[in-house]
Amino acid sequence: MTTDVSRKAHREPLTRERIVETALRVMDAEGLEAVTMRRIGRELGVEAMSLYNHVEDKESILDGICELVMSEFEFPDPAEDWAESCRRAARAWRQLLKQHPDVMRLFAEARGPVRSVDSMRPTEFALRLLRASGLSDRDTAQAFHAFGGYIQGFVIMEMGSIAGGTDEAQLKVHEELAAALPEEFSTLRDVSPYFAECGADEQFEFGLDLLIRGVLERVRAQPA
Amino acid sequence: MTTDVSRKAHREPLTRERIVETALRVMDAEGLEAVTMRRIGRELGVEAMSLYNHVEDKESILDGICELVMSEFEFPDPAEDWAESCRRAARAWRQLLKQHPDVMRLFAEARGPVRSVDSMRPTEFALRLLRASGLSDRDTAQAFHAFGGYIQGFVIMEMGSIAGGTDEAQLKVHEELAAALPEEFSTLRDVSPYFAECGADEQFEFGLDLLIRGVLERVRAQPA
DNA sequence: CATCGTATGCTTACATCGTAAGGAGTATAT
DNA sequence: ATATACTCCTTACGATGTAAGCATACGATG
Repeated sequence: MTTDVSRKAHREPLTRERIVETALRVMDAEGLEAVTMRRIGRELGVEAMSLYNHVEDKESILDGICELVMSEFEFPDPAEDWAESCRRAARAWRQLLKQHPDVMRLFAEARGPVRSVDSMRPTEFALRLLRASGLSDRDTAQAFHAFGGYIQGFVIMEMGSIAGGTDEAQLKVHEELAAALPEEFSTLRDVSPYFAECGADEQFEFGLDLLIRGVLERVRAQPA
Repeated sequence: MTTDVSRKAHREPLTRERIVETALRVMDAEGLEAVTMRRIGRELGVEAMSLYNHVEDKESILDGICELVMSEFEFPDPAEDWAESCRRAARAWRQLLKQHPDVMRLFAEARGPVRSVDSMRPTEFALRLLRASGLSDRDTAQAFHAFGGYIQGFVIMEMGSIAGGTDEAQLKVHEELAAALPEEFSTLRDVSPYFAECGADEQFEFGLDLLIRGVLERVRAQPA
């Protein structure tokens, strides 16, 4: 009987957690379309249908991926001044989204907000940080959406743009595009080079600074 | 022979344009998952495979949807002051995204940037507007990403959140959620009511104002 | 220890998807 | 009139999510 046991024992027992982790790993490595019940099963040495003993359906796995990613958020160390703390937090969030390039596609699908405790900790952290600026509770709620929206949207644009290739390659593409443009698009032609020239990091900081400055000014104008 | 002709003639000839329009209509009415080659065909009184005479593949149809939506952008009338013009443009863009609730999911998929002339007109418009604030060309490029990211990200959050139901229903959900929260989440508990209380419109304006104020301050600090 | 319910995994099967291959009919060019 | 090209249809294939049912192994109870 020991052999019977060992035949089973030499593989870890399946759990929802292991399934979700595996799915995330596959997604990061080969993209969302590679995340398939059969594929996840194969990765775990199991048939696709076996997953259903631990998971309601595929969507539940995708929900799990969202929770897992959220829970991976690394809380940045606080800085001396508020603006810098805020920047660090925003960078950490963008960093996380970029580490799992397809996760924004999951967020974009209508699935309800993530509810697990682990995945709410980053939210709590962000709210606490925003409120520490001196905003009222009400403005804190609104600022949360402003920063959250900005960061997520920025990452989407970042992924969606030319995305691949070196900076030089990008610049070339932009030059060609600008050259082929009708007169009608003179502004686009003027500005286009900077799309490539300004790295994504710099662009991110720019918008972030706009938001931060906006918050600081608002706090000055009407303290909580 | 007239009869033979008429048998065919009584339905519009298939074109890429009609296919894309139909696909968008289906998507708006029943969501992205309803957009199927067979379904689009049925809607046009045609078999699925017939579509391939006018369209490379399904992805090309989805690209077409993105272009079509972009080209639907309604340019707002200019206002007396720059901030208000900017607000109108941002509202128009958000409005458009909300009119086609699943289009952000398409944008979020890695597909390259939309290149058709019609769909670049809104970009040109936005750049022209931003530059009119007094920003340098370089800062204009960056501000474009800031505003674009914010608007798109905001709409995603807006869709993803509780989304359905009246304001009262939302408020109730938030109350229940807050009540069930561990101590650890005191800030979330404090702020949560305002997530529901502040309507999405008000929240959008808040973040928008942050960005606009940021831009104005930057222009004042370093004119182009 | 025997047994029996419960959990876990496997096999098979089905509807639906995107689309490859090729046939039939019509319109246009020669 | 004949050939060519285009449009649309039929059929078929592999992949997907998952329903249904069977086999096995484990843990609790007698």
